[in-house]
Amino acid sequence: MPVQKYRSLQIKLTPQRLAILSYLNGNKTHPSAEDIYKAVQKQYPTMSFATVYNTLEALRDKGNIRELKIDPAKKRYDPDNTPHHHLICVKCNCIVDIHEDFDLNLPGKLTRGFDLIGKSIEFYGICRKCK
Amino acid sequence: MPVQKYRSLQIKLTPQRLAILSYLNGNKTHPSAEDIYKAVQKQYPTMSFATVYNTLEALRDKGNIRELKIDPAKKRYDPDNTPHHHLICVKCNCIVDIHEDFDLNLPGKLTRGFDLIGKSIEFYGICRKCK
DNA sequence: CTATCTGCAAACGTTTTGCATCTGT
DNA sequence: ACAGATGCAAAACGTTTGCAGATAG
Repeated sequence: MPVQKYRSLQIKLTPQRLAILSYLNGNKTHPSAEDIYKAVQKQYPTMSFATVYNTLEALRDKGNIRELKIDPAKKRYDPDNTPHHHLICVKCNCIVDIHEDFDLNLPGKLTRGFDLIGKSIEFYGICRKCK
Repeated sequence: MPVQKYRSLQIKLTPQRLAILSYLNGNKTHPSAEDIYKAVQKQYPTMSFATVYNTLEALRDKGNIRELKIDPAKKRYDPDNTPHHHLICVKCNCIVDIHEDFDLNLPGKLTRGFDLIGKSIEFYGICRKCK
């Protein structure tokens, strides 16, 4: 287990957290808290949701994962830090990453006094399975 | 009350629904179900959340309002039917409309077999009040 | 007249919290 | 040693549901 890799996160590395990090590492499925809980529970049957949420919150605050607001029923998490967008199926809610830079800028006169931080583009459609 | 205006919705126009429609009409605040409930409750103190949700669902299905997935804590509703995007404050979650057409297209080779339906762009920042 | 809507309360799924115990650093 | 994490259960929160009675069309 590449513990070193996670030292930079500056959070206590417990076995449960390492299991969560390992599950998230390279994961392209945009899992919910429950997905993560179920996966890690196989290895640590006494795991609690509190620990999952606690860890996800810490990782989010450290900028290590992104909290997606795409699914109205539950939060989903994206461990891919590189800038990218999403293509979402309106039927099954599956999410596919779009790694493409769209060179899109909000004209200065439309910023309404906001300090801009970033942008996010979602494309909606029906996936191959659902049609 | 311009009842005629709403006949095209093809839903039963009860007094409660007219109050909701009147609250939504021209509303730029992107209210939550609770915001709507509180507002209409002043006029109809016996109103229930079931009626609010029931009406919002009907309006959404008729294409009259959009359900926003911007706020992870609760659904918010947008009565503006014209195509537009949003600028969101990451601190107070306030939402401002951006009426600008960005001429953005997903290249065919990136559609991953999806039938495309639409797109949505969110800009994030900190609003004037919050800085 | 009757299909649909209302209001209430109970149920639901997700997320948060309090707290005693434990553990990484 | 101690700040901070864990596990458990209970609570909170927004939303949905079942149903009896009311009402728009």
